[in-house]
Amino acid sequence: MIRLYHDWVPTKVDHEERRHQIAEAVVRIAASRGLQAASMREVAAEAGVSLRLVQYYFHTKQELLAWVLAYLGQQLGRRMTRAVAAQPASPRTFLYAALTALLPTDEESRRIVLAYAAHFTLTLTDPDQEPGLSYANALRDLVAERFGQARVNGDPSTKAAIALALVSGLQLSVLAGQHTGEEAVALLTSHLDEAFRTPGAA
Amino acid sequence: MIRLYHDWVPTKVDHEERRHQIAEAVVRIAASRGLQAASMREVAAEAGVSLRLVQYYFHTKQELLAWVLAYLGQQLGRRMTRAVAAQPASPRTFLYAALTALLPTDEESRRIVLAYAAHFTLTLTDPDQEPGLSYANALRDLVAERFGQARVNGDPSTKAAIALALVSGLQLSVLAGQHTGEEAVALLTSHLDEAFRTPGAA
DNA sequence: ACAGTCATGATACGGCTGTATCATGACTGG
DNA sequence: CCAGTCATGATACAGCCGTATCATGACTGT
Repeated sequence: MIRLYHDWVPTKVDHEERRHQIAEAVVRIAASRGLQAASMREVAAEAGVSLRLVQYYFHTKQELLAWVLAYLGQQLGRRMTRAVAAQPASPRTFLYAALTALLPTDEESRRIVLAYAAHFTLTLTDPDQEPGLSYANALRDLVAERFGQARVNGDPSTKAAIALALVSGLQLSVLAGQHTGEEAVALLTSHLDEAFRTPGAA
Repeated sequence: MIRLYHDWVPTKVDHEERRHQIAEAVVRIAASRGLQAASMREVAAEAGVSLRLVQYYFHTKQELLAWVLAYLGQQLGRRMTRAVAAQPASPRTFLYAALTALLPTDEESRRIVLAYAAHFTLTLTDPDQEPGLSYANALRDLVAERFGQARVNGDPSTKAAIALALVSGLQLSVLAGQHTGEEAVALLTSHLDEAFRTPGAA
């Protein structure tokens, strides 16, 4: 007889944690050898599990990659939140902390941003690229709000878009080895200094 | 008997033009379906030639991709040069024209920048990523020189690095559909306006 | 006219890919 | 204690990948 109401407690292993573990393996591979090297078998080996396990928790590769993308976004978000929480709530210090947190300054952030960049490039040509957009727009609005709270002249929304695009560019320049993380932070600071300087305007 | 001095005129077909034709096929594929879809067979089909031909002109896939990368850089350079040549030599108009030319504003530039981005991401994790760097540094020096010629306050080199990182970020934001090409141009203009505004400084 | 190289075609090969199938312990509720 | 689901392992399969090989016209300098 078929159980129509099986209220199953996952028991045994924590699926979320396993997925987390496998996703971390994907990130490590993507950051070291590139996302194109992240085959199902490689991921399984890197995570120390069998191929079947990866298939079990993520039925298809697309599903795995989507989960990894969400995982990366969440990691970046946590990073930003933590950096912001340690700062006073002044709009200027908030923006400095929040945007700096997005730069690849240490090994962990470098891995995250690198994997994110690889994934981002893939989504540019796949016909289902929207998901990252809402996140980006929310971030833009958040930054714009703070720019508005500060009394900068000019459109806060414009300033926010510029600052975020600059952060993206700085991320890439660090990943490419053109700047160090510290240099990128310095450049971002320089830009924010100029953006916040209100020159004799009315 | 072996000819030690065969001064062979390639005759028949122009190798350079064939390579150009095949490289264009790679760019089209990369821009529409992603660089990972650019297999040798797909490239051959897109270029309307046989697989053997692609192998003939580029012995290996690495060689093909390297050639495509150079081709893209050259295309971007030509684009910038042309835009600059049409402008008066004022440092400000020069920078506006040069940097705007790098943004994906029409279909051609969109294809080029998209393919370039895909290739760039690949080089981030491959152990031979330097080639693009010298080009980037040369560009940075060029922009810094113009910033120096204009009488902006602050370090010209810093301003140049910021402007170029901003351009990279704007490129990506357009490719991701976050901004239109026109919006990106407006944002870049806004930034340059602010960078060139010399506020009551000595 | 002939030998040699260029240019191109057809096809084969081993390897890796994502996914599916079969099997089997481990633990569950009834 | 037994039937069923969970969780995991081993392995198979079809397809595409990059590359290599064999073959063959077309044209060359001598």
